[in-house]
Amino acid sequence: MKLPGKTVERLSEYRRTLLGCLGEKKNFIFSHDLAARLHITAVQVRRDLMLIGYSSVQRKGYDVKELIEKIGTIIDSDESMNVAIIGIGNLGRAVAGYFKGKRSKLNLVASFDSDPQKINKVISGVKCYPHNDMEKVMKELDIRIAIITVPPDYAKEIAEEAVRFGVKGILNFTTIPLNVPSWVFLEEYDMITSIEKVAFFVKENMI
Amino acid sequence: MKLPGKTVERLSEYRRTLLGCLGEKKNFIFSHDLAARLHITAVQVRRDLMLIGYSSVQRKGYDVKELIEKIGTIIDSDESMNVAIIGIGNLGRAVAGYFKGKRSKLNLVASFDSDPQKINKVISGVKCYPHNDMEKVMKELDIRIAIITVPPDYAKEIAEEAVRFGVKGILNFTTIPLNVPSWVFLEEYDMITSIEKVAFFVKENMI
DNA sequence: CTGACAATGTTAATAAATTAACAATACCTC
DNA sequence: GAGGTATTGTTAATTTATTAACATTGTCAG
Ligand SMILES: NC(=O)c1ccc[n+]([C@@H]2O[C@H](COP(=O)([O-])OP(=O)(O)OC[C@H]3O[C@@H](n4cnc5c(N)ncnc54)[C@H](O)[C@@H]3O)[C@@H](O)[C@H]2O)c1
Ligand SMILES: NC(=O)c1ccc[n+]([C@@H]2O[C@H](COP(=O)([O-])OP(=O)(O)OC[C@H]3O[C@@H](n4cnc5c(N)ncnc54)[C@H](O)[C@@H]3O)[C@@H](O)[C@H]2O)c1
Repeated sequence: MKLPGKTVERLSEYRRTLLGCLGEKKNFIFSHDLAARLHITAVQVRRDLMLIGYSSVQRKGYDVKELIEKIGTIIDSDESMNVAIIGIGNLGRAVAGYFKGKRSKLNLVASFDSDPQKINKVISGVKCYPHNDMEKVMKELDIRIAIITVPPDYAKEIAEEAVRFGVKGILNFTTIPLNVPSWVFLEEYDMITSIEKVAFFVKENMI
Repeated sequence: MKLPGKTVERLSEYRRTLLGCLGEKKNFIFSHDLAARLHITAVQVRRDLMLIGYSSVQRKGYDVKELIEKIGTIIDSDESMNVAIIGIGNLGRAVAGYFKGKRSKLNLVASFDSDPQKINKVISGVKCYPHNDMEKVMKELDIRIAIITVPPDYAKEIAEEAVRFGVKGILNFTTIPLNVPSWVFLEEYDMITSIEKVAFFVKENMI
């Protein structure tokens, strides 16, 4: 199914919100309610759901469980996909602890580090392998997605290795923009950008 | 100056990249070079710079130092702004360590936590104050921006407090979407969304 | 049973963001 | 110093994303 990247992001957010609803024992939700929780419009929600071909039970809103399922069939893959974190420092540990076990179709199965203090230990719930074994481990465990949280200077090299060893998608938290072949999906995020954006609009609002 | 949010984000990225150039002793850069480093087009770069009214030295490209300065005059505020992290757990520490001292106009001056083990200590370079003193400290230090990294259940409450105590911008790393008054700028980021997006496009590419 | 309603799904309109096109200009070569 | 070239700044065109409009449909009150 061909979907705009923005819609994919929102589908993920919808599911996250819907999972929250289940926790509240809320089994049906209206488009405007879901929208309000995410600071978007009801039309946006309905349009996105139209794109994935989901229909509600009329007049009761969307069946929360059913919609979670439906979103799953769209954005999850059939079999689960294996994920690794490269560089299990402060950020790597935070991500590992946060992500581990959250998504049934995405398994965080390994981390890699070059620090002898860390290798062969279980850190934040994930086994840490030595950087030198990346090729072997990545191939054996069939790792498809790499989350890169090494120091900036190593980022490029690590990304190249990961691609060579079979990774098809990279989430880069490093300051360094990476270059990858066109068939590898790359997503980059830098917190500084978010903070500076907030600062800019705070400044503007004050004027 | 009124700028699209997307442009503001890119300006931040331009500056980050340009700072990297200085490190490489590269004092002039062409639009297409800058663009390539960020995986965008040269036109995009030129258009953004047009919006902020920057002109290059013709035929030599942009003067790196000058452009860094110029971007600063646009996205930074005149006096520096104080920032606090609320919840100095795994993620909070990672952010603190990363951010501290990176931007001259944004000072990370405090963190807050409710854990007695943490309060009144310096963690990741930042003094940690007790959650109970938030009002006093936030007002005294004139904190304008809060980065929220507390456990999800506390996020709403913390955000309300922060707003009440004078915060004008929030960067929320929590899973919970927040509600704030219209005059508070809110930016939210959830890594799960990024990871799921990567997973989706990896899956699609494989089909 | 029926009419008013509330919420959806969808098409059409608008707005925002990106890309293309190109004239203008400084530089370099010869 | 003339001609070719590389790069910019900017307007116009295109594409993408969001919002508005509205017909449709099941529900419920009376
Ligand atoms: N901390 C943040 O909030 C934050 C935010 C955005 C970006 N970043 C970026 O993320 C990266 C990590 O940040 P951090 O705070 O976790 O740093 P960190 O120093 O705590 O962690 C880096 C880890 O990578 C390991 N490492 C170094 N070289 C390696 C290699 N060749 N192969 C495998 N592992 C290697 C180190 O041993 C260490 O464990 C940095 O590039 C930083 O700029 C951090
Ligand atoms: N770790 C990640 O990569 C990651 C990613 C995205 C989102 N998040 C979210 O960020 C938040 C923090 O994640 P974490 O891994 O750092 O968790 P953590 O448990 O390590 O840290 C939470 C910190 O908040 C403190 N705290 C609790 N209640 C508080 C209160 N009322 N006032 C002030 N401080 C309080 C705790 O003492 C602790 O130090 C969570 O909401 C998590 O869902 C984490």
